[in-house]
Formats: sequence, C-alpha cells, structure tokens
Amino acid sequence: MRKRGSSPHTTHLRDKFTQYNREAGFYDCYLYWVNTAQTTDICEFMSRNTVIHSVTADDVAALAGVSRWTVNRAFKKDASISLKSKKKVLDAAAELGYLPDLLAAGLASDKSSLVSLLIDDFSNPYKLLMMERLTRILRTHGWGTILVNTVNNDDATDALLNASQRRVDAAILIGSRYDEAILTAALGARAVRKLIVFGRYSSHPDTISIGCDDVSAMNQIADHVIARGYQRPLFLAGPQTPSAHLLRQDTFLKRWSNQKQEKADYTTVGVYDPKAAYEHVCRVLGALNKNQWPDILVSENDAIAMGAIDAVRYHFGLKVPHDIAVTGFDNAPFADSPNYELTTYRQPISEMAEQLAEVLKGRQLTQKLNHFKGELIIRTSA
Amino acid sequence: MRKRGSSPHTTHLRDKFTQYNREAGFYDCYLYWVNTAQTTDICEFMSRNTVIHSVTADDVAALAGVSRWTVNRAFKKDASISLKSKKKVLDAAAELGYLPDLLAAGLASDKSSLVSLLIDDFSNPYKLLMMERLTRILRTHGWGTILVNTVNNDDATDALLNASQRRVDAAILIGSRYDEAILTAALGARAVRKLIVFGRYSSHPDTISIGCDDVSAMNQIADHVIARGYQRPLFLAGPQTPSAHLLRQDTFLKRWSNQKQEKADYTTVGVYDPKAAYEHVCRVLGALNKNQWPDILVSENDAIAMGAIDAVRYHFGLKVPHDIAVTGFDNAPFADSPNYELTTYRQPISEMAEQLAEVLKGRQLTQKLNHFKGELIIRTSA
DNA sequence: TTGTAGGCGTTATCAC
DNA sequence: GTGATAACGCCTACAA
Repeated sequence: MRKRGSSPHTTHLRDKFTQYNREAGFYDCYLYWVNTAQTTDICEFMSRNTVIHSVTADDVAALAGVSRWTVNRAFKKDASISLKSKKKVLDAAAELGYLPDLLAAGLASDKSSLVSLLIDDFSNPYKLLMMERLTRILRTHGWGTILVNTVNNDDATDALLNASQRRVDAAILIGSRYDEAILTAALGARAVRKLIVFGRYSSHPDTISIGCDDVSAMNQIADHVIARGYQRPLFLAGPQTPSAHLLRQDTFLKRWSNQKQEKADYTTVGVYDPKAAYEHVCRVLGALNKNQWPDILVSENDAIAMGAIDAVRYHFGLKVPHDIAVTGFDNAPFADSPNYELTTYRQPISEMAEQLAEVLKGRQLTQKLNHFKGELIIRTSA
Repeated sequence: MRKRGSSPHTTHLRDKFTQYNREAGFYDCYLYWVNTAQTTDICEFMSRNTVIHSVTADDVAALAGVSRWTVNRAFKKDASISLKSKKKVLDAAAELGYLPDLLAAGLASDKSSLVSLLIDDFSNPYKLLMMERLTRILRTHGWGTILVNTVNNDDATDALLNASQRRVDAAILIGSRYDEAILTAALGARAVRKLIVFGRYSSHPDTISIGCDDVSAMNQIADHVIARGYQRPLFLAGPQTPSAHLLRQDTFLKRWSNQKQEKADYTTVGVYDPKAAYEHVCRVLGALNKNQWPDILVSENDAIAMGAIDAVRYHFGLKVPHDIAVTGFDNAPFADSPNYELTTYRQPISEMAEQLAEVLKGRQLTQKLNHFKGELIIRTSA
C-alpha cells in the first residue's frame, strides 16, 4: 500500500485502514475477544486473524504516540516495557493490523528463524512422519522449515549453500545418503552455522546429532529374535555411508554371535526403498538353496522390511512369519497396517524434535542427544 | 567475519580470505573447473561449492575495482553489463567466496523467493510424492519451500499470517480440509499475495487453482468400472469441504446413473487416511445384508482405497477383486505395491508443478490450469 | 522505562 | 554500461 519513496504519512493511516479493518473485522474482533476473555494477548489474537500488510512499526508508533522502538518491545517477550505503553501499542497494532516483518527482522538480527530440512529419500514413508513432527514442533517454537529435496551429494552441497544465502539458523539432515564429506564441506567454510543430523548417529565433530540409542534398540530386537527361537537370521542393511549407519548392522551381528556362538549373515540393499528391498530379497533368496534360507529377515528399517515382506509373500508365495519372519525399525506409517503387522522399534521423534528446538535456542544441554530411548513394538511379523 | 559497525576494510580481505579459500579449495577449484571446461559460469560453480559467509557485495566491488551495483548486475541474468566487468566481478567473487544474501535481497526487492506449502493430512502417502515434486521443481526455478503442517483451520490461518510476515511470494495449499473461509480470510486482508490451491479444484475467485481434469478422469474410471461389468458400486468419499471436493463423487454418480439408469450408492469417510477408511468400510459393510453388498468400492483417492482393500481382505476375509473390487485416484506411493495393485488415475504433478512455477513468475497463462490430463492406470484391483 | 543513531546487505531509480 | 542516492523495516547498543 505504501509506495517506495513516499514518506510515512501516519496521520492518514487511521482513516485509510479503518476501511480495511471493517473488511477484515480486525479491530472490532479484537475488542470482542478481549471482552469475552477469549484472549487478552494481542499476539495470540492476531495470530488467529487476518491483517493488513505493509503497515510498519513507524505507523503503529505514530498512532500509539510512542516511538518505533517501543512498538518493537511490545512484540518482544521479556522486553522491559510498561503495561500502559504495551496496551497502547497493541491497540494501535490491532487497529492497523500490524505484524512485524520477519525478513527485516532477520536481516537486522542475523537470525532468520528459518531452518533448512534436507531429505534425499522420499520413498521411505517414515520421512512423512518425521516431516510432520519436525515442522509442527519447530513451528511452535517459532521456526519455519524450508524443505529441500536433494537428489545427490552435489545437490545437497548446493542446498547447503543456498541455505547459507538465506541465513538459516540451522540445516537439518534427515536423508540417508549424506556422507561425511558433505558435513565437512558445509562446515569447513562455515556456510551453515549449525549442522544437525537428525534421527541417526554421526561421529562428525562439528555436527550435532540427535538420535535414539541404536545399540540398545537393536539389542532389544536381537534379543527378541533369539527369544522367539529363530535360527538363521539374515540382516538386510541399508545405505553403506562411511561410518554412520553400520551401527544397527554391527550391533545385531555382534549380539547374535555373542549369544549363539555363530555368525549371522547379512546383505546390503543399499537404499531405504521398499521396491529396492523387494527386488533385492527376490534376488538374494532366489540364489540360495532352500536349506540355506533364513527363517527371519532382520531389516535395518521399516522401508526395507516392507519390501522384504512383500517379496516373501508375493514373489515366493510364503507366509510371514510362519515361513520367514521379518523385523523392522522406525514404526513407520503402514508398519501397523494389516499387510505388515511389523515388529519394529519406535523412535521417540517428538521428544527428539523438542530437543532439537532447545538446541536451536542455544541452550546448554545436559543430556546426551544420541541416546533417546524408544520402545520395541511387537506385532505379528516376528 | 566482519564485525558489526566495522567499516569495510577491503584491502585486507584478499589476504584474509586466501586462507579460507585454500581450506575450501574455492578459487583453485574454480580455476580448475574453468580450465577443464566443466563450467565457465561462476554461479553454477559456486552453487556446487562451499563459500565464506559475510562477504558483501561491497567487498567484491572493492576487489574487482567496480561499484557495488555492478557486482549485483553480474549476478543477475539479463542485466546490462559488459563481459569484461562481469569477468572481473566473478573472479573477485570466486576469490572471496561471495554469494548474494537472499534475506537482504528479499527485503529490498519485496520478493522473498520463498513460498509456503500448507498441508494438513500427513497420513495420506500421496503427499509425500507431491512434496517431492513441488520442492524439487520449485527449487530449480529459484524458490524455496517452507513446509507448514497445519492441524486445523485456525492453525492454517495462523500459518498464512506467518507466511505474510515472511513475505512469501505465494502460499500453496495442498491440504484436504481447508475451506473457502480460509481462502477469503487469507486474501481479504491481502495477508498473502498469491494463494494457490494445488491438486484440486477451487472455485474461489481470487485463488489460482492448479489441478487435473477431475471430471474427465473420474469418467474414465466410471467407464472402466462399467466396462468390467460391475453392478453395485459404492463410492467412498473423502472430506466434504463446502464446494471443492464433491467433484469426483458427483461425476461418478452422474455417469453411473446416465449409463445404467439407476443410482449408485455412496458413503463418506471424511478423511484421507487409510486407517479411517478401514474402520469406515468395516462399519458400513458390516451393517449391510450380504445381498446388498457392493461388488466394487470406487474411492475418491488412493489413501481411502488402500484402507478399503485392507478392510475387505483382512476384516472380512474376502478377495480383491474377486469378491469386491476397488479403485483409487492419485497413483500414490504403495498403489503399485503387490499388496494393492491398485487401479487408479495418475495426475501429472510434474507438469502441474512446472505450471506453478510459471504462475509464480507472473507469466501470462494461455492454458487453463484446471484441466491437466493424467492417465488411467489399470492394475489388478479392479 | 523510553528514545536515538547507526547499521544489516541488497535493490529501484535515475543521472551520467 | 556504470555509478550514486535512497529506501526496505527492523535490531543492537547506548544514552537519557
């Protein structure tokens, strides 16, 4: 509404916006809310109502008869401002429909209140759950989430660079194929301030990794498999990124050999994708003599487990768990569907996301971020 | 690196950054790329490499011996700048590791190159596919996508407001429960500049809706159902938002009555969620006499169809399609899994996303945005 | 508690 | 084709 170059003419603003207010019912609505005690907090009220754009703090200041900086304080919690000033400001803001401009705020404060979320495997349905939680929880703490779909490592580097151009407060990686080189690159030239690996372990020194205790979790699965009396497990591994993801595989194999005094087999699917897992299981089992067949497929996660179940059932015409059992990891969407009834391990993503918010706030952290406990969920697949 | 308040001291910058460049291998790398003709475009090169933050256009200008505005032109395509100046600028930029600040650019130009993507149903796996395409394609056109998870209509209003605070260039709605009131609110006070309803029809005048031709698509499905000789269809409908989504249902019912001279039944699941659909189908079929049972469940989309198949198969112990057939809509992830083998309709989302990018660019549009053609995909479920 | 100066890094516009 | 001026709207730091 205001043209570039025109000086602020706040004397006219009141009239000018009264019209819009009526349209949007903004100020009347606010008074009504206050009267009916639905809220006394203008911020909350405004966050539920429509406003006019292009009203600046100056406009509000003029109408309220205070300085621009006082207006600012009214919108910042824990700011030292008198109740009287605050009320004046909020009234004026409500009338004009003012809301602070986050772009300008970000530029001035060097905090964008934005994070980038990098994902490279949209075929894993678990990502849907992670996105749902992360975006919802981060938003309650004031952060917006830029979702970035990276198709390969070069692309991820590009995305990280772009994130730095946007001055994001952090980049969060929840993909499965990002390697340590990317982390180093992203941090080496401080393109991104905070690099967070979410939902899996990373040993990279300058990276914050938030995840559940994979060792404890996988041991629970292993113990369950042993307790149920399975004899010939085959571990289905995911992407073999340099150091990160061998944890579950190693844990299972170690536990098995410790308990059973014999080695368990494993094979590498390489991608967290049900279809790839399906093909892989068909190929691997197809090449085996029947007497060498596993009686259980221990999968690194649910995406692989689902493909495995499909293969056992539809390609080989066998029954799960009667002929071959299957376990997963994540408790992804569809894990509880009657098609899979997957025995799996649930990570406490909500808790983890809350911790992430604390990390973004720069709080000192007492607890370890890599040892969240989830729960073993026993269904009928194993 | 540069401290607030310190004046630009570009004479030192060259030395200062040489160190970082070596670390990041930035300039050497760039020269190497140019020599090996992997690129002559610094922008492309930089977008694939790490850079130093906090170098401003002024720094680059000083090093290149030109003005700040010339630096800017070098980074803007179609800007009038001599090849010589451009080269100088890009060399300097490469050496310093400069990349334009998008926050500042957004503030100055009133274009954030950001869009908000609002979703309210993360239990529909189709959303995974939409997010994958939208984020990937928008990014190639220069837009970042802020993913917002809205839990109800109030929350969506809040999200739209927040989007306006971020000055997003557009808000894209791909949820299933947003009603017209939200659209009006969002636009009424011009909180958001462009409101785009993606993947479904909206009759709201100030809204741009990009979607496939539901009528033609549903008619294809109806014709397929009729051609296969099914006699008693039951239409499973999704959310009954005011005007938008009855399109598929109405189309099917109309086609059926036109062709068969009798009415088809329908029932409303209300949510695009396989679990809800499962429960609903169990309840509805359970209450029916066997002789009134449908022989095909025509579902408004795949999320519902999947739940329906599960119910038929696991709750009632019947075979799909032998006892009861099922059709879907969307060709969502898992639609092609051996569990479902769903007969469905694929929307051309990539094309639609490309069109969306054109809309964001403000291009004049010749073609209708609501009549994209997809394809009927016939699998074994019907 | 409140007001002031200066700066954040870019872009629109216009003069040369 | 290039340089200069004046925003963009807010925040930090400090003074009153």
